[in-house]
Amino acid sequence: MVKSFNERCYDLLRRVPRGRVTTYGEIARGLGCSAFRAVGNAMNKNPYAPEVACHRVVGADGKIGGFASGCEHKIELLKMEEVEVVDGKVVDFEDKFFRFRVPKTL
DNA sequence: CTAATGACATTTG
DNA sequence: ACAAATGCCATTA
Repeated sequence: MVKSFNERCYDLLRRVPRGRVTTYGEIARGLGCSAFRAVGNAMNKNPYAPEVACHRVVGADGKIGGFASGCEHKIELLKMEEVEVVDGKVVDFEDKFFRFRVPKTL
């Protein structure tokens, strides 16, 4: 059996170093698709937690979005990773935004 | 297989 | 800028 979509999401999430954040769309894009919805679904289930750092995943606008254990807790975890969060949004989000190896036209 | 859902993203009013 | 509506893809019931 090939790795399911969720496993691939977690695999990319594992590549995200501490102090960095990524978005659902980037993860889906890294998988070669645009299933940002499916990515969020995988995080919510998170059968691989806490091995995966699902708290490092935020919205396209750097917004926290939500968290299975409470968005507040997610912010606390991010602050623990040197990631400042204000008004439910990541500070310098684009600066801390971790991009995967996406074969884009550049 | 069909229907419903979801921690999103994008476009329009 | 914000709210609502629509699109999107995969998973689960």
